[in-house]
Amino acid sequence: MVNAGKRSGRPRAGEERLSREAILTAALRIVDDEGIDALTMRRLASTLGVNPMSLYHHLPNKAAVLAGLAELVFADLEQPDPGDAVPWQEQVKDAARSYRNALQAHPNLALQVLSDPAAVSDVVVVTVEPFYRALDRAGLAPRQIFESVNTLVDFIHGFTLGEAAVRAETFELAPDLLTRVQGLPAGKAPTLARVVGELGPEGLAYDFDSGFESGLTVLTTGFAAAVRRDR
Amino acid sequence: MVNAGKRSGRPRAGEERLSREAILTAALRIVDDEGIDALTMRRLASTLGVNPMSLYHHLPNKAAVLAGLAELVFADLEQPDPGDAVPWQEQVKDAARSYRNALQAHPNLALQVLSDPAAVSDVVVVTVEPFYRALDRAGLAPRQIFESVNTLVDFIHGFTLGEAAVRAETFELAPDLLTRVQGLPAGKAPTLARVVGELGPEGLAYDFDSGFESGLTVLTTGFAAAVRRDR
DNA sequence: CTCCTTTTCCATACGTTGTATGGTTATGTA
DNA sequence: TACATAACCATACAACGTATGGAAAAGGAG
Repeated sequence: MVNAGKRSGRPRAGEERLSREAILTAALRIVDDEGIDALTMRRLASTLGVNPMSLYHHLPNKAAVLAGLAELVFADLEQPDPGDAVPWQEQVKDAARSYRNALQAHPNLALQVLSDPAAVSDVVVVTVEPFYRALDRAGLAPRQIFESVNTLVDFIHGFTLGEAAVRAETFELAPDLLTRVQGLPAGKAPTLARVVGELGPEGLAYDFDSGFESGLTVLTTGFAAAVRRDR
Repeated sequence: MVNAGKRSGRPRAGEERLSREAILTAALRIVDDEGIDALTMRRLASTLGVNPMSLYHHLPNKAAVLAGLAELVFADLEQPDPGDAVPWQEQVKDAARSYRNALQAHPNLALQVLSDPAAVSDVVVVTVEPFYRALDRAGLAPRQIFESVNTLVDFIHGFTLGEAAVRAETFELAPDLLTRVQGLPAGKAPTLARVVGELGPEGLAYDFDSGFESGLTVLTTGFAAAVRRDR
C-alpha cells in the first residue's frame, strides 16, 4: 500500500479538491477553532485531504493565506447605515459597532489583521465611508473629518486588540486589576489605588461592551465640540 | 582545531558571558536593528559568542525572551508629571505622549508588546497612575476615570499599532490614500472621495505627531464634557 | 483523432527553527 | 576532600515553509 487511496497527477474534471476559496475557508476554520499557531501549511493541507505542496498552486505562500484571511474578516462587515433620520452621533456609533463586530467575529485573527499594514489600509478604505458620511453631516471641515476618523479607527483597533488579548488568555485567570493593584508597594500609585478601591470588585467587573460604548461617547462628544468651535 | 578558541564546561569566576540582562540587551539590539524576525535563539547566542543552549539556563524559552523585551520597553518610560500647576488636560496629554514615546522608541517591538496580554496588563498597571491623577484632579467619578483611562490607552495602542505598521513597510511606497481612493469604482464611497479630494495631496501628507495630538484633543474634550455633566 | 501545453496534484528533500537530552568543567558548601 | 549545583557545549530531533521535479488529466490546435 504505497498510496493509501490517493491518486497522483491532475484530478479528473469536477473532482478538484482545491481552490483559493476552499483553502481560505478551511484556514479560517482552523484559526477560529484552534488559534493562529495551529495554522500550518501541512495542517491546512491535511484537513483538505491534500499534499502540502498542492496549496502552492493556488496561493503563492503562507503570507498570502494570512492576507486572504484578513480579507475574509472584513468581507462580512455589515454596513447598516441607519440613514439620516438619526442624529449623526448615532450614525458614527453604529458604524463603529459594525467595524468592531467584524473584527471580533474572529478573535484569533484580530491580531493578524491589525498588524498587517496592507490588509488594514486596503480594507479601511472601503470601510470608512459611513464614518465620513456621518461626520460630514455633522458639519466638520474636511481636515477634521479626516483626523477624527483616524482617531476613531485607532480607538477601535486598540480596543479590539485589548479585547482579543484578554480573551486569548486561556482563562488561566490573569490576576484581575484589583488584586494586582493591591499587590503594588504602598504609595506606588496612590490615585490608582484609591480609585480602584472605591470602585470595588463589582465596579471593576469589566464589561467590554459598555467599555466600548463609553469610548464612543467620549469620542463623539469630542467631535461635537469641534463642530461648535467651527461655527 | 576542534573548538576554535572556546572552552567547554563552566566558565571561571568573573568570566561568565551570560546573564538574563545581557541576553535581553543583546536581543533588544537585534530587534531594533534588524526586526523581530531576525531574533532567533541561534542568532542571539552567536552575537553573545555562546552556544544556543546556554541561553536556556537564564531564560526558560523564547517566549520568555520576548516577554522580557516587553518589560524593557516600558522600563524606560519617562514619567515627567508636570505637577498640578498646569491644567489637567495638559497633564493627560503629557502622560499620553510619554506612553507613546516609550512604545515608539522600539517600533519593531511595538506589535509584540501590544499583543502580549501579560506584558500589557502587567505594565499598564504601573504606567497609568499619571492618567488617574490627572482625571481625578479633573473631578471625574471613579467609574468615569476608569473607563476614560481605558479609552485613552486603547487609543494610544491603536495609534501606535498603525504607526508601527506603516513605518514597517520597507517604504515600497504603499499607494497613498488619495490614489487608492481614486482607484475605487465611481460612486462607491462618495463622501470619502469628496472629502479626500477637497483635502488634496498636501492636505493628506499625514503627520503622525499632529494626528496624535488631534486625537488627544478630542479625547480630553470628551472627558471635560463628562466633568460638566457630573456637576 | 493526435499532439502538445497547461493545470492540478504528489513525493522527496533542504535549510532553519525551537528545544530535549546529556556531557564537561568550575563553583560553593559540608 | 566530597558532592551537589551552576554555567557552558555538542548532538540530535521533530516541525516548519517551500524549492524542485515528476505524474496524470484537461483542453485547445492541427
